[in-house]
Amino acid sequence: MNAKEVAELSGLSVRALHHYDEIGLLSPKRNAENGYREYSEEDLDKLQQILFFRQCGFSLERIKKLLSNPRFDRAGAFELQKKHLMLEKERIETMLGTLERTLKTIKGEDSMSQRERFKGFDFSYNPYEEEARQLWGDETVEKSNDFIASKSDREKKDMEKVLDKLFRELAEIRDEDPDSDLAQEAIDKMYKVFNESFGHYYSLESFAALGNMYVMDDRFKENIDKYGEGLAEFLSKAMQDYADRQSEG
Amino acid sequence: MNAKEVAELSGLSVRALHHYDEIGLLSPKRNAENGYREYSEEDLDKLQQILFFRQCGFSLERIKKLLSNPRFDRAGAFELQKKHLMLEKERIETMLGTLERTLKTIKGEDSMSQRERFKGFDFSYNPYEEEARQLWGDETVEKSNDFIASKSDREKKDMEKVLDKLFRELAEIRDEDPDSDLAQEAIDKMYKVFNESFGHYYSLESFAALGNMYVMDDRFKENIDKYGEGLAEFLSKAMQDYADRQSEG
DNA sequence: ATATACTATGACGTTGCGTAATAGTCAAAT
DNA sequence: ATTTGACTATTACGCAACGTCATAGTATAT
Repeated sequence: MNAKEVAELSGLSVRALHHYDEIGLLSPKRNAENGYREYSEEDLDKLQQILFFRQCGFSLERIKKLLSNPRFDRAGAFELQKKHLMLEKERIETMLGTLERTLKTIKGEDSMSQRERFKGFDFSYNPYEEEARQLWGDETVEKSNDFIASKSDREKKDMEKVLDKLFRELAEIRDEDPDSDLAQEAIDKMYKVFNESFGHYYSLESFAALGNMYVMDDRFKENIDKYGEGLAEFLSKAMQDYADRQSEG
Repeated sequence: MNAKEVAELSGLSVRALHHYDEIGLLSPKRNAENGYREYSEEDLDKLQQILFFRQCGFSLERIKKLLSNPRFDRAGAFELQKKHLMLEKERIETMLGTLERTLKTIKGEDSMSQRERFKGFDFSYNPYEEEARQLWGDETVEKSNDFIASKSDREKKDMEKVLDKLFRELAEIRDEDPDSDLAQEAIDKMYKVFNESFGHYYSLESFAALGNMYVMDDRFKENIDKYGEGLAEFLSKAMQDYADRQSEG
Protein backbone atom coordinates (compact mmCIF):
# COMPACT_ATOMS: atom_id res chain seq x y z
CA MET A 1 0.00 0.00 0.00
CA ASN A 2 1.37 3.39 -0.96
CA ALA A 3 1.32 6.66 0.97
CA LYS A 4 -1.73 8.19 -0.67
CA GLU A 5 -3.88 5.19 0.00
CA VAL A 6 -2.85 5.03 3.63
CA ALA A 7 -3.48 8.73 3.95
CA GLU A 8 -7.01 8.41 2.61
CA LEU A 9 -7.69 5.41 4.77
CA SER A 10 -6.48 6.95 7.99
CA GLY A 11 -7.47 10.57 7.46
CA LEU A 12 -3.88 11.69 7.96
CA SER A 13 -1.99 13.68 5.35
CA VAL A 14 0.87 12.26 3.34
CA ARG A 15 3.09 14.82 5.01
CA ALA A 16 2.07 13.46 8.39
CA LEU A 17 3.08 9.98 7.30
CA HIS A 18 6.42 11.35 6.16
CA HIS A 19 6.75 13.00 9.53
CA TYR A 20 6.02 9.77 11.35
CA ASP A 21 8.73 8.15 9.29
CA GLU A 22 11.16 10.98 10.00
CA ILE A 23 10.82 10.63 13.74
CA GLY A 24 11.01 6.86 13.52
CA LEU A 25 7.47 6.29 14.70
CA LEU A 26 6.27 4.44 11.64
CA SER A 27 8.92 3.57 9.08
CA PRO A 28 7.59 1.33 6.34
CA LYS A 29 9.84 -0.63 4.02
CA ARG A 30 10.98 1.01 0.87
CA ASN A 31 10.68 -0.18 -2.69
CA ALA A 32 14.27 -0.95 -3.62
CA GLU A 33 13.96 0.52 -7.10
CA ASN A 34 12.39 3.90 -6.50
CA GLY A 35 12.55 4.40 -2.75
CA TYR A 36 8.79 4.66 -2.42
CA ARG A 37 7.27 3.83 0.95
CA GLU A 38 5.31 0.58 1.04
CA TYR A 39 2.98 0.07 3.97
CA SER A 40 2.44 -3.52 5.05
CA GLU A 41 -0.42 -5.00 7.05
CA GLU A 42 1.68 -4.67 10.17
CA ASP A 43 2.32 -1.02 9.46
CA LEU A 44 -1.40 -0.38 9.20
CA ASP A 45 -1.88 -2.23 12.44
CA LYS A 46 0.67 -0.05 14.12
CA LEU A 47 -0.82 3.07 12.59
CA GLN A 48 -4.19 2.24 14.09
CA GLN A 49 -2.54 1.91 17.49
CA ILE A 50 -0.83 5.23 16.96
CA LEU A 51 -4.11 6.94 16.15
CA PHE A 52 -5.78 5.50 19.20
CA PHE A 53 -3.02 6.74 21.43
CA ARG A 54 -2.98 10.11 19.76
CA GLN A 55 -6.67 10.34 20.46
CA CYS A 56 -5.80 9.72 24.10
CA GLY A 57 -3.61 12.80 24.03
CA PHE A 58 -0.18 11.20 24.03
CA SER A 59 2.68 12.88 22.21
CA LEU A 60 4.19 11.11 19.23
CA GLU A 61 7.45 10.69 21.11
CA ARG A 62 5.58 9.05 23.95
CA ILE A 63 3.68 6.75 21.61
CA LYS A 64 6.93 5.72 20.01
CA LYS A 65 8.33 4.65 23.35
CA LEU A 66 5.16 2.87 24.39
CA LEU A 67 4.96 0.82 21.22
CA SER A 68 8.64 -0.10 21.26
CA ASN A 69 8.49 -1.20 24.88
CA PRO A 70 8.70 -5.00 25.01
CA ARG A 71 6.41 -5.06 28.03
CA PHE A 72 3.74 -3.34 25.98
CA ASP A 73 0.62 -5.40 25.44
CA ARG A 74 -2.35 -4.68 23.29
CA ALA A 75 -4.92 -5.86 25.77
CA GLY A 76 -3.76 -3.28 28.30
CA ALA A 77 -3.67 -0.65 25.61
CA PHE A 78 -7.24 -1.41 24.62
CA GLU A 79 -8.40 -1.05 28.19
CA LEU A 80 -6.63 2.28 28.49
CA GLN A 81 -8.02 3.59 25.24
CA LYS A 82 -11.50 2.44 26.05
CA LYS A 83 -11.38 4.13 29.41
CA HIS A 84 -10.23 7.32 27.76
CA LEU A 85 -13.01 7.30 25.19
CA MET A 86 -15.67 6.76 27.83
CA LEU A 87 -14.31 9.64 29.89
CA GLU A 88 -14.15 11.75 26.77
CA LYS A 89 -17.79 10.98 26.12
CA GLU A 90 -18.68 11.96 29.65
CA ARG A 91 -16.82 15.22 29.25
CA ILE A 92 -18.76 16.03 26.12
CA GLU A 93 -22.00 15.35 27.89
CA THR A 94 -20.87 17.66 30.67
CA MET A 95 -20.07 20.33 28.13
CA LEU A 96 -23.44 19.91 26.47
CA GLY A 97 -25.01 20.46 29.87
CA THR A 98 -22.86 23.52 30.45
CA LEU A 99 -23.88 24.82 27.04
CA GLU A 100 -27.60 24.39 27.65
CA ARG A 101 -27.44 25.94 31.07
CA THR A 102 -25.43 28.87 29.79
CA LEU A 103 -28.06 29.51 27.16
CA LYS A 104 -30.76 29.47 29.80
CA THR A 105 -28.71 31.70 32.06
CA ILE A 106 -28.47 34.25 29.31
CA LYS A 107 -32.20 34.15 28.92
CA GLY A 108 -32.49 34.64 32.65
CA GLU A 109 -34.14 31.28 33.27
CA ASP A 110 -31.23 29.89 35.22
CA SER A 111 -28.09 31.01 37.01
CA MET A 112 -24.66 29.48 37.36
CA SER A 113 -21.61 29.80 39.54
CA GLN A 114 -18.34 30.70 37.84
CA ARG A 115 -17.05 27.23 38.42
CA GLU A 116 -20.09 25.69 36.78
CA ARG A 117 -19.63 27.84 33.72
CA PHE A 118 -16.34 26.14 32.92
CA LYS A 119 -17.31 22.59 33.73
CA GLY A 120 -16.04 20.11 31.20
CA PHE A 121 -13.30 22.24 29.73
CA ASP A 122 -10.42 21.23 31.89
CA PHE A 123 -8.42 18.77 29.87
CA SER A 124 -4.93 19.88 30.73
CA TYR A 125 -4.20 16.97 33.03
CA ASN A 126 -3.69 13.59 31.44
CA PRO A 127 -4.60 10.78 33.85
CA TYR A 128 -3.68 8.07 31.36
CA GLU A 129 -0.08 9.14 31.41
CA GLU A 130 0.18 7.96 34.98
CA GLU A 131 -1.64 4.75 34.28
CA ALA A 132 0.59 4.00 31.30
CA ARG A 133 3.62 4.49 33.52
CA GLN A 134 2.34 1.94 35.96
CA LEU A 135 1.41 -0.52 33.24
CA TRP A 136 4.64 -0.40 31.32
CA GLY A 137 6.90 1.79 33.45
CA ASP A 138 9.73 4.02 32.39
CA GLU A 139 10.26 6.48 35.18
CA THR A 140 13.65 4.95 35.91
CA VAL A 141 14.93 6.32 32.64
CA GLU A 142 15.07 9.86 33.90
CA LYS A 143 16.23 8.76 37.32
CA SER A 144 19.17 6.92 35.83
CA ASN A 145 19.98 9.76 33.49
CA ASP A 146 20.13 12.09 36.45
CA PHE A 147 22.40 9.69 38.27
CA ILE A 148 24.83 9.49 35.39
CA ALA A 149 24.80 13.23 34.95
CA SER A 150 25.74 13.69 38.60
CA LYS A 151 29.03 11.78 38.29
CA SER A 152 32.50 13.19 37.70
CA ASP A 153 34.43 12.36 34.55
CA ARG A 154 36.74 10.11 36.53
CA GLU A 155 33.85 8.13 37.94
CA LYS A 156 32.27 7.87 34.56
CA LYS A 157 35.39 6.30 33.10
CA ASP A 158 35.50 3.71 35.86
CA MET A 159 31.87 2.90 35.25
CA GLU A 160 32.45 2.56 31.57
CA LYS A 161 35.29 0.10 32.09
CA VAL A 162 33.24 -2.16 34.29
CA LEU A 163 30.26 -1.99 32.00
CA ASP A 164 32.39 -2.60 28.94
CA LYS A 165 33.68 -5.86 30.34
CA LEU A 166 30.22 -6.88 31.48
CA PHE A 167 28.51 -6.20 28.19
CA ARG A 168 31.18 -8.09 26.22
CA GLU A 169 30.49 -11.17 28.28
CA LEU A 170 26.76 -10.75 27.90
CA ALA A 171 26.99 -10.20 24.16
CA GLU A 172 28.44 -13.67 23.76
CA ILE A 173 25.34 -15.34 25.11
CA ARG A 174 22.78 -13.04 23.51
CA ASP A 175 21.43 -15.82 21.32
CA GLU A 176 20.51 -17.99 24.29
CA ASP A 177 16.98 -18.10 25.59
CA PRO A 178 16.66 -15.14 28.02
CA ASP A 179 14.95 -17.45 30.47
CA SER A 180 17.61 -20.16 30.35
CA ASP A 181 19.75 -20.89 33.41
CA LEU A 182 22.89 -19.77 31.62
CA ALA A 183 21.36 -16.40 30.79
CA GLN A 184 19.83 -15.97 34.22
CA GLU A 185 23.16 -16.64 35.94
CA ALA A 186 24.81 -13.99 33.83
CA ILE A 187 22.05 -11.56 34.64
CA ASP A 188 22.45 -12.38 38.33
CA LYS A 189 26.09 -11.37 38.04
CA MET A 190 25.07 -8.26 36.19
CA TYR A 191 22.63 -7.34 38.92
CA LYS A 192 25.36 -7.64 41.54
CA VAL A 193 27.88 -5.67 39.52
CA PHE A 194 25.34 -2.93 39.06
CA ASN A 195 24.56 -2.70 42.72
CA GLU A 196 28.25 -2.62 43.59
CA SER A 197 29.38 -0.23 40.92
CA PHE A 198 26.77 2.43 41.15
CA GLY A 199 26.61 3.80 44.65
CA HIS A 200 22.87 3.11 44.84
CA TYR A 201 20.79 0.00 45.18
CA TYR A 202 18.59 -1.22 42.38
CA SER A 203 15.35 -2.77 43.46
CA LEU A 204 14.24 -5.65 41.30
CA GLU A 205 11.59 -3.43 39.87
CA SER A 206 14.07 -0.74 39.01
CA PHE A 207 16.40 -3.30 37.54
CA ALA A 208 13.67 -4.57 35.24
CA ALA A 209 12.77 -1.03 34.33
CA LEU A 210 16.41 -0.38 33.53
CA GLY A 211 16.29 -3.28 31.12
CA ASN A 212 13.33 -1.66 29.50
CA MET A 213 15.27 1.50 29.14
CA TYR A 214 17.83 -0.36 27.09
CA VAL A 215 15.41 -0.85 24.27
CA MET A 216 13.23 2.19 24.76
CA ASP A 217 15.80 4.87 24.90
CA ASP A 218 17.71 5.14 21.66
CA ARG A 219 20.80 6.52 23.31
CA PHE A 220 21.13 3.39 25.41
CA LYS A 221 20.00 0.96 22.77
CA GLU A 222 22.55 2.16 20.27
CA ASN A 223 25.40 1.89 22.72
CA ILE A 224 24.41 -1.57 23.85
CA ASP A 225 23.80 -2.96 20.40
CA LYS A 226 27.35 -2.00 19.53
CA TYR A 227 28.40 -5.05 21.54
CA GLY A 228 26.21 -7.21 19.34
CA GLU A 229 23.05 -6.90 17.32
CA GLY A 230 20.05 -7.74 19.45
CA LEU A 231 21.82 -7.48 22.80
CA ALA A 232 19.51 -4.77 24.03
CA GLU A 233 16.43 -6.89 23.32
CA PHE A 234 18.01 -9.92 24.94
CA LEU A 235 18.97 -8.01 28.07
CA SER A 236 15.60 -6.37 28.36
CA LYS A 237 13.82 -9.71 28.37
CA ALA A 238 16.34 -11.49 30.52
CA MET A 239 16.34 -8.75 33.13
CA GLN A 240 12.57 -8.79 33.26
CA ASP A 241 12.55 -12.55 33.69
CA TYR A 242 15.18 -12.27 36.38
CA ALA A 243 13.14 -9.74 38.31
CA ASP A 244 10.01 -11.88 37.98
CA ARG A 245 11.84 -14.99 39.19
CA GLN A 246 13.49 -13.34 42.16
CA SER A 247 10.37 -11.63 43.39
CA GLU A 248 8.36 -14.85 43.11
CA GLY A 249 10.92 -17.14 44.74
CA MET B 1 -10.24 38.33 39.33
CA ASN B 2 -6.53 37.76 38.83
CA ALA B 3 -4.72 35.50 36.37
CA LYS B 4 -4.17 32.56 38.68
CA GLU B 5 -7.80 32.33 39.65
CA VAL B 6 -8.97 32.48 36.05
CA ALA B 7 -6.42 29.85 35.13
CA GLU B 8 -7.70 27.47 37.78
CA LEU B 9 -11.28 28.15 36.85
CA SER B 10 -10.83 27.57 33.15
CA GLY B 11 -8.15 24.91 33.16
CA LEU B 12 -5.90 27.07 31.03
CA SER B 13 -2.39 28.02 32.10
CA VAL B 14 -1.42 31.54 33.10
CA ARG B 15 0.91 31.55 30.13
CA ALA B 16 -2.03 30.78 27.85
CA LEU B 17 -3.91 33.76 29.27
CA HIS B 18 -0.88 35.92 28.62
CA HIS B 19 -0.81 34.56 25.12
CA TYR B 20 -4.48 35.39 24.54
CA ASP B 21 -3.71 38.90 25.70
CA GLU B 22 -0.68 39.15 23.42
CA ILE B 23 -2.65 38.27 20.32
CA GLY B 24 -5.50 40.55 21.34
CA LEU B 25 -7.99 37.76 21.81
CA LEU B 26 -8.72 38.48 25.46
CA SER B 27 -7.18 41.63 26.90
CA PRO B 28 -8.40 42.37 30.39
CA LYS B 29 -8.03 45.74 32.03
CA ARG B 30 -4.90 46.43 34.01
CA ASN B 31 -4.51 47.56 37.58
CA ALA B 32 -3.17 51.07 37.18
CA GLU B 33 -0.71 50.72 40.05
CA ASN B 34 1.05 47.46 39.33
CA GLY B 35 0.00 46.54 35.81
CA TYR B 36 -1.62 43.30 36.90
CA ARG B 37 -4.34 41.84 34.72
CA GLU B 38 -7.83 42.06 36.17
CA TYR B 39 -10.48 39.86 34.61
CA SER B 40 -14.02 41.19 34.70
CA GLU B 41 -17.30 39.30 34.40
CA GLU B 42 -17.39 40.13 30.73
CA ASP B 43 -13.91 38.78 30.24
CA LEU B 44 -14.94 35.48 31.79
CA ASP B 45 -17.97 35.44 29.55
CA LYS B 46 -15.79 35.92 26.53
CA LEU B 47 -13.35 33.32 27.75
CA GLN B 48 -16.09 30.77 27.96
CA GLN B 49 -17.04 31.52 24.37
CA ILE B 50 -13.41 31.16 23.36
CA LEU B 51 -13.14 27.77 24.99
CA PHE B 52 -16.31 26.56 23.31
CA PHE B 53 -15.02 27.61 19.92
CA ARG B 54 -11.62 26.14 20.60
CA GLN B 55 -13.32 22.88 21.42
CA CYS B 56 -14.93 23.12 17.99
CA GLY B 57 -11.46 23.21 16.47
CA PHE B 58 -11.26 26.86 15.46
CA SER B 59 -7.93 28.65 15.53
CA LEU B 60 -7.47 31.50 17.97
CA GLU B 61 -7.17 33.94 15.09
CA ARG B 62 -10.45 32.69 13.70
CA ILE B 63 -12.14 32.96 17.07
CA LYS B 64 -10.91 36.50 17.42
CA LYS B 65 -12.51 37.49 14.15
CA LEU B 66 -15.74 35.69 14.91
CA LEU B 67 -16.18 37.35 18.26
CA SER B 68 -15.37 40.81 16.92
CA ASN B 69 -17.76 40.43 14.02
CA PRO B 70 -20.82 42.65 14.58
CA ARG B 71 -23.03 40.07 12.86
CA PHE B 72 -21.96 37.51 15.42
CA ASP B 73 -24.76 36.31 17.61
CA ARG B 74 -24.62 34.02 20.57
CA ALA B 75 -27.69 32.04 19.66
CA GLY B 76 -26.12 30.99 16.36
CA ALA B 77 -22.90 30.20 18.13
CA PHE B 78 -24.68 27.98 20.61
CA GLU B 79 -26.35 26.05 17.82
CA LEU B 80 -23.03 25.56 16.09
CA GLN B 81 -21.28 24.44 19.25
CA LYS B 82 -24.07 22.11 20.18
CA LYS B 83 -24.02 20.53 16.76
CA HIS B 84 -20.30 20.06 17.06
CA LEU B 85 -20.50 18.40 20.44
CA MET B 86 -23.18 15.97 19.31
CA LEU B 87 -21.11 15.00 16.28
CA GLU B 88 -18.09 14.65 18.49
CA LYS B 89 -20.05 12.33 20.72
CA GLU B 90 -21.08 10.26 17.73
CA ARG B 91 -17.49 10.01 16.60
CA ILE B 92 -16.44 8.73 19.98
CA GLU B 93 -19.14 6.12 19.88
CA THR B 94 -17.91 5.08 16.45
CA MET B 95 -14.39 4.82 17.79
CA LEU B 96 -15.55 2.75 20.73
CA GLY B 97 -17.18 0.40 18.23
CA THR B 98 -14.00 0.27 16.17
CA LEU B 99 -12.04 -0.46 19.32
CA GLU B 100 -14.29 -3.34 20.40
CA ARG B 101 -14.34 -4.86 16.95
CA THR B 102 -10.58 -4.60 16.63
CA LEU B 103 -10.16 -6.46 19.89
CA LYS B 104 -12.46 -9.20 18.66
CA THR B 105 -10.67 -9.33 15.34
CA ILE B 106 -7.39 -9.92 17.12
CA LYS B 107 -8.98 -12.77 19.02
CA GLY B 108 -10.21 -14.11 15.70
CA GLU B 109 -13.86 -13.69 16.57
CA ASP B 110 -14.49 -11.06 13.96
CA SER B 111 -12.93 -9.60 10.85
CA MET B 112 -12.77 -6.07 9.50
CA SER B 113 -12.03 -4.32 6.25
CA GLN B 114 -9.17 -1.84 6.24
CA ARG B 115 -11.63 1.01 5.95
CA GLU B 116 -13.55 -0.18 8.97
CA ARG B 117 -10.40 -0.29 11.04
CA PHE B 118 -9.98 3.45 10.76
CA LYS B 119 -13.59 4.47 11.18
CA GLY B 120 -14.01 7.45 13.45
CA PHE B 121 -10.49 8.80 13.23
CA ASP B 122 -10.84 11.19 10.38
CA PHE B 123 -11.14 14.60 11.88
CA SER B 124 -9.01 16.60 9.51
CA TYR B 125 -11.95 18.29 7.83
CA ASN B 126 -13.82 20.91 9.78
CA PRO B 127 -17.44 21.20 8.64
CA TYR B 128 -18.21 23.99 11.09
CA GLU B 129 -15.76 26.26 9.39
CA GLU B 130 -18.00 26.29 6.34
CA GLU B 131 -21.11 26.79 8.38
CA ALA B 132 -19.54 29.66 10.28
CA ARG B 133 -18.62 31.27 7.01
CA GLN B 134 -22.19 31.12 5.86
CA LEU B 135 -23.48 32.42 9.16
CA TRP B 136 -21.10 35.30 9.50
CA GLY B 137 -19.03 35.25 6.26
CA ASP B 138 -15.55 36.53 5.54
CA GLU B 139 -14.13 34.72 2.56
CA THR B 140 -14.01 37.93 0.58
CA VAL B 141 -11.32 39.25 2.85
CA GLU B 142 -8.57 37.21 1.31
CA LYS B 143 -10.03 37.58 -2.18
CA SER B 144 -9.93 41.33 -1.87
CA ASN B 145 -6.47 41.33 -0.37
CA ASP B 146 -5.20 39.30 -3.30
CA PHE B 147 -6.85 41.71 -5.71
CA ILE B 148 -5.23 44.73 -4.13
CA ALA B 149 -1.86 43.02 -4.05
CA SER B 150 -2.07 42.33 -7.78
CA LYS B 151 -2.34 46.01 -8.73
CA SER B 152 0.43 48.34 -9.81
CA ASP B 153 1.34 51.39 -7.75
CA ARG B 154 -0.27 53.67 -10.35
CA GLU B 155 -3.52 51.77 -10.21
CA LYS B 156 -3.46 51.79 -6.46
CA LYS B 157 -3.20 55.57 -6.38
CA ASP B 158 -6.16 55.91 -8.69
CA MET B 159 -8.15 53.58 -6.51
CA GLU B 160 -7.24 55.52 -3.43
CA LYS B 161 -8.39 58.81 -4.95
CA VAL B 162 -11.77 57.43 -5.86
CA LEU B 163 -12.22 55.78 -2.51
CA ASP B 164 -11.06 58.86 -0.66
CA LYS B 165 -13.81 60.96 -2.25
CA LEU B 166 -16.38 58.24 -1.69
CA PHE B 167 -15.59 57.76 1.96
CA ARG B 168 -15.63 61.47 2.69
CA GLU B 169 -19.16 61.68 1.37
CA LEU B 170 -20.20 58.62 3.30
CA ALA B 171 -18.64 59.87 6.51
CA GLU B 172 -20.98 62.85 6.45
CA ILE B 173 -24.05 60.66 6.74
CA ARG B 174 -22.64 58.09 9.13
CA ASP B 175 -25.04 59.12 11.88
CA GLU B 176 -28.10 58.36 9.77
CA ASP B 177 -29.98 55.13 10.17
CA PRO B 178 -28.17 52.61 7.93
CA ASP B 179 -31.55 51.46 6.64
CA SER B 180 -32.80 54.94 5.77
CA ASP B 181 -33.36 55.91 2.14
CA LEU B 182 -30.63 58.52 2.31
CA ALA B 183 -28.10 55.97 3.48
CA GLN B 184 -29.25 53.33 1.07
CA GLU B 185 -28.94 55.70 -1.90
CA ALA B 186 -25.39 56.50 -0.90
CA ILE B 187 -24.62 52.83 -0.60
CA ASP B 188 -26.13 52.23 -4.02
CA LYS B 189 -23.71 54.77 -5.42
CA MET B 190 -20.90 53.13 -3.52
CA TYR B 191 -21.83 49.75 -4.97
CA LYS B 192 -21.69 51.16 -8.49
CA VAL B 193 -18.40 52.96 -7.91
CA PHE B 194 -16.90 49.76 -6.59
CA ASN B 195 -18.00 47.74 -9.57
CA GLU B 196 -16.67 50.37 -11.97
CA SER B 197 -13.42 51.07 -10.23
CA PHE B 198 -12.21 47.60 -9.51
CA GLY B 199 -12.04 45.57 -12.69
CA HIS B 200 -14.22 42.84 -11.16
CA TYR B 201 -17.87 42.53 -10.31
CA TYR B 202 -19.05 42.36 -6.74
CA SER B 203 -22.00 40.10 -6.15
CA LEU B 204 -24.39 41.39 -3.52
CA GLU B 205 -23.17 38.69 -1.23
CA SER B 206 -19.57 39.70 -1.73
CA PHE B 207 -20.48 43.31 -1.26
CA ALA B 208 -22.08 42.56 2.08
CA ALA B 209 -19.11 40.47 3.07
CA LEU B 210 -16.85 43.36 2.12
CA GLY B 211 -18.78 45.50 4.54
CA ASN B 212 -18.11 42.95 7.18
CA MET B 213 -14.46 43.07 6.41
CA TYR B 214 -14.48 46.77 7.22
CA VAL B 215 -15.11 46.07 10.85
CA MET B 216 -13.49 42.68 11.15
CA ASP B 217 -10.13 43.37 9.68
CA ASP B 218 -8.25 45.91 11.73
CA ARG B 219 -6.24 47.18 8.80
CA PHE B 220 -9.41 48.21 7.02
CA LYS B 221 -11.29 49.39 10.03
CA GLU B 222 -8.55 51.76 11.07
CA ASN B 223 -8.29 53.32 7.65
CA ILE B 224 -12.02 53.75 7.33
CA ASP B 225 -12.56 55.16 10.77
CA LYS B 226 -10.07 57.88 9.92
CA TYR B 227 -12.86 59.45 7.88
CA GLY B 228 -15.03 59.53 10.96
CA GLU B 229 -15.50 57.56 14.11
CA GLY B 230 -18.02 54.78 13.61
CA LEU B 231 -17.98 54.91 9.82
CA ALA B 232 -16.87 51.31 9.56
CA GLU B 233 -19.77 50.14 11.70
CA PHE B 234 -22.21 52.26 9.77
CA LEU B 235 -21.00 50.99 6.41
CA SER B 236 -21.01 47.40 7.54
CA LYS B 237 -24.65 47.57 8.53
CA ALA B 238 -25.76 49.70 5.61
CA MET B 239 -24.05 47.46 3.08
CA GLN B 240 -25.66 44.40 4.61
CA ASP B 241 -29.07 46.03 4.50
CA TYR B 242 -28.46 47.06 0.92
CA ALA B 243 -27.60 43.52 -0.09
CA ASP B 244 -30.65 42.17 1.73
CA ARG B 245 -32.95 44.69 0.06
CA GLN B 246 -31.62 44.14 -3.45
CA SER B 247 -31.71 40.39 -3.30
CA GLU B 248 -35.28 40.44 -1.97
CA GLY B 249 -36.65 42.91 -4.45
C1' DA C 1 12.81 41.79 56.84
C1' DT C 2 12.72 37.94 54.56
C1' DA C 3 10.39 34.15 52.80
C1' DT C 4 6.67 32.79 49.78
C1' DA C 5 3.52 33.37 46.30
C1' DC C 6 2.15 35.95 43.06
C1' DT C 7 2.80 39.24 38.99
C1' DA C 8 5.15 41.28 34.60
C1' DT C 9 7.85 41.23 30.21
C1' DG C 10 11.04 39.14 26.91
C1' DA C 11 12.94 35.69 24.40
C1' DC C 12 13.88 31.34 22.83
C1' DG C 13 12.24 26.23 22.46
C1' DT C 14 8.93 22.61 21.09
C1' DT C 15 5.33 19.77 18.83
C1' DG C 16 3.09 18.35 14.76
C1' DC C 17 2.69 19.10 11.17
C1' DG C 18 1.65 22.79 6.53
C1' DT C 19 3.63 24.62 2.60
C1' DA C 20 6.49 25.38 -0.98
C1' DA C 21 10.65 24.21 -3.93
C1' DT C 22 12.91 20.97 -6.60
C1' DA C 23 13.41 16.67 -8.66
C1' DG C 24 12.61 11.97 -9.82
C1' DT C 25 8.91 8.03 -11.18
C1' DC C 26 4.96 5.88 -13.31
C1' DA C 27 0.85 5.13 -16.21
C1' DA C 28 -1.98 6.62 -19.60
C1' DA C 29 -3.11 9.44 -23.60
C1' DT C 30 -1.62 11.60 -27.57
C1' DA D 1 7.86 8.51 -28.20
C1' DT D 2 6.93 12.08 -25.63
C1' DT D 3 4.02 14.69 -23.06
C1' DT D 4 0.82 15.09 -19.38
C1' DG D 5 -0.93 14.23 -14.85
C1' DA D 6 -0.69 12.03 -10.71
C1' DC D 7 2.21 10.26 -7.78
C1' DT D 8 6.68 9.93 -5.18
C1' DA D 9 11.08 11.71 -2.70
C1' DT D 10 13.99 15.04 0.06
C1' DT D 11 15.15 19.51 1.89
C1' DA D 12 13.92 23.42 4.12
C1' DC D 13 11.58 27.02 6.03
C1' DG D 14 7.06 28.44 8.43
C1' DC D 15 3.56 28.47 11.91
C1' DA D 16 0.14 28.04 15.89
C1' DA D 17 -0.25 27.67 20.61
C1' DC D 18 1.67 27.65 23.83
C1' DG D 19 5.99 25.68 27.41
C1' DT D 20 9.92 27.07 29.64
C1' DC D 21 13.26 29.66 31.40
C1' DA D 22 15.37 34.26 32.83
C1' DT D 23 14.91 38.44 35.15
C1' DA D 24 12.60 41.59 37.84
C1' DG D 25 8.95 43.85 40.31
C1' DT D 26 4.88 43.32 43.96
C1' DA D 27 2.00 41.61 47.87
C1' DT D 28 1.62 39.71 52.16
C1' DA D 29 2.36 36.68 56.06
C1' DT D 30 5.41 35.55 59.62
